[in-house]
Amino acid sequence: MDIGEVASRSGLPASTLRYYEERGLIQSTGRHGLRRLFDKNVLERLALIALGRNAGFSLGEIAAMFSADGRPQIDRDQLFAKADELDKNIKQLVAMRDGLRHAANCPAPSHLECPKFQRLLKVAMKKPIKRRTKLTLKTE
Amino acid sequence: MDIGEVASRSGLPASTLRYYEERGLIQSTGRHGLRRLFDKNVLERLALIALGRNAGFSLGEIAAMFSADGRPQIDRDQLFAKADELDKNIKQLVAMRDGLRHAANCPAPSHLECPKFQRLLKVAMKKPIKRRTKLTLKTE
DNA sequence: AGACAACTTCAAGTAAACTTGAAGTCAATA
DNA sequence: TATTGACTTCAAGTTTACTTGAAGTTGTCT
Repeated sequence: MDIGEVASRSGLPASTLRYYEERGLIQSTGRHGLRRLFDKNVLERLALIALGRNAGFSLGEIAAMFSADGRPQIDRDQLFAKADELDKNIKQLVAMRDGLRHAANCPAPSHLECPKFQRLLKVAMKKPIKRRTKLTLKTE
Repeated sequence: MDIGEVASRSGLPASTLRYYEERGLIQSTGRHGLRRLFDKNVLERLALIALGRNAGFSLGEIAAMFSADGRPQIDRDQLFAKADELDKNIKQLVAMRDGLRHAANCPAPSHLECPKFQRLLKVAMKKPIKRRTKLTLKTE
């Protein structure tokens, strides 16, 4: 497969694939002239990367996971740790979601007057701050 | 309160508070000489901002929520929409968490051989890609 | 009064994860 | 064979949310 095919199959732009290769996250199996050739298992690898990203790993962390040999050899403790981290995150998000739903329904004149909302605020402030930014996806 | 007090009470560095003011997220109530003075309700506001951040809103979105009058007048539809969005996110994270736990326990030689893991991969690839980066917190 | 810690502004720097642009190469099609 | 569209590299730009540094000001304590 050439990069275009990987791109269309994975949904990732070619530039991202090149970038991932540069970062050591994927590798091309050779070249046809100048052009990279990819084995089809790169798609599985990309899925794995997507998984990692979704779980909150940085590209660096992900790269470290399967750097040595090539196939993912993630250490179990790290997985457990990440799972626990995710768990906390989930609890937070659930509180947040419920809070938002409540706020949307709450008859209090300002959300600030609502005790439930106030409790939510306390939770929010306690949290370790995580940055989350969104990709702006262009539909041009 | 001067900025130092807001900083220590909120846990946010003064630079962040200035930045938030510049972005219109908070406002100082006046100056004592050069120095900003903050009303203590700024803390509540900061909690609200933290809440928004945790819920995945960008600073711009948050600013828009209470730009008009000053007090948070978030439209209910937006809240519901965000709650739903969060909900999807949560489901995803739950799947991820379970997948990670499973992977950590799975006896399969490579996670890739494990059907559960493979299912997880499929989920991961379907997801809208969100960028999440972490604050590097310095413990100097 | 004088020192000093804490404030001020403003410009520039940082990190992550990509994207974009320019300039060039090339395999396949007409 | 000439064109073309898809690829190539490399450097530089983008976004978000801040942080850092320099240079200057000032309230407060002694």
